[in-house]
Amino acid sequence: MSKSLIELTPVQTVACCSPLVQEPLSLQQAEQIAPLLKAIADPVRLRLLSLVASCAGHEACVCDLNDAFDLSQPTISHHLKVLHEAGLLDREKRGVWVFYRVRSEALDGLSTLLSGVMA
Amino acid sequence: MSKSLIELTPVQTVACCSPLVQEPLSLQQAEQIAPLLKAIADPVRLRLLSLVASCAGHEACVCDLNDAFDLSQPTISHHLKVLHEAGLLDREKRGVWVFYRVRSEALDGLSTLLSGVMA
DNA sequence: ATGGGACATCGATGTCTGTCAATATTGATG
DNA sequence: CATCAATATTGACAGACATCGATGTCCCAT
Repeated sequence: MSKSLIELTPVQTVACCSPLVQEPLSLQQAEQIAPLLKAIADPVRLRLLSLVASCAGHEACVCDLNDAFDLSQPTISHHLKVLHEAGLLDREKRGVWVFYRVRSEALDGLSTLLSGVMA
Repeated sequence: MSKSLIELTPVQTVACCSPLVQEPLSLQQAEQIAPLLKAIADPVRLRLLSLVASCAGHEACVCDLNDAFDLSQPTISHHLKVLHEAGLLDREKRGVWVFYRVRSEALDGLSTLLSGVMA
């Protein structure tokens, strides 16, 4: 953590953070990273993310995702939007369909942040 | 993930999960793990956790934690309780003071869960 | 152009959550 | 025992959030 936090997205912030066990987070860092964690701190979004992540190319079409849940289409759309706006999923329209792809950097950043002493 | 989910705590569940990119989470897994993520998905709790984690022995006294925030004592107490009940912090009373210690297994489990393809 | 299918947005609603002031509890000390 | 200091609990309240039905938008096929 040397660069200024100004203008950094949450994903960029988390990408340059040391693991929690090494150095306490600043107020600004914490406020940037928390939304990212909040995005995955929901059972539906966790499953959405893991579903997309385990598809070929780490991407999936919304229609397939809808079918995997017992929730209304607007609700799934809402959760996908949350994941997208957090920077965890990329969004791409192909004809009538919309595909979401996992942004691995974001996931890796969070993973490193939480990695412990054993690492 | 071979053992039954019955009787497993969230921390135990997360400890035996493959990374998100390898296998989609089941409904039950997601519902067990989400509370753990929810616990750290708050700027105050993130800072609390990182503060405790970066102390000697990965433990800290509540009195020191209170001083580090511009929040009321009950609020800090509340957040520590959330982290404790999620299984992320151990609690130990020593005389008048209470110490919280990081449960590294929990953090490591989450880290593995989020670890990506690059890992 | 028109109709239909895929997805997003909107508005409403019930629930959850972060915060505080007040109060309770617990343990050390005089 | 009385008191004080450290921490937890309670109750209240405002703001955030998950969900849904209804509706809007975009794109393709006929």
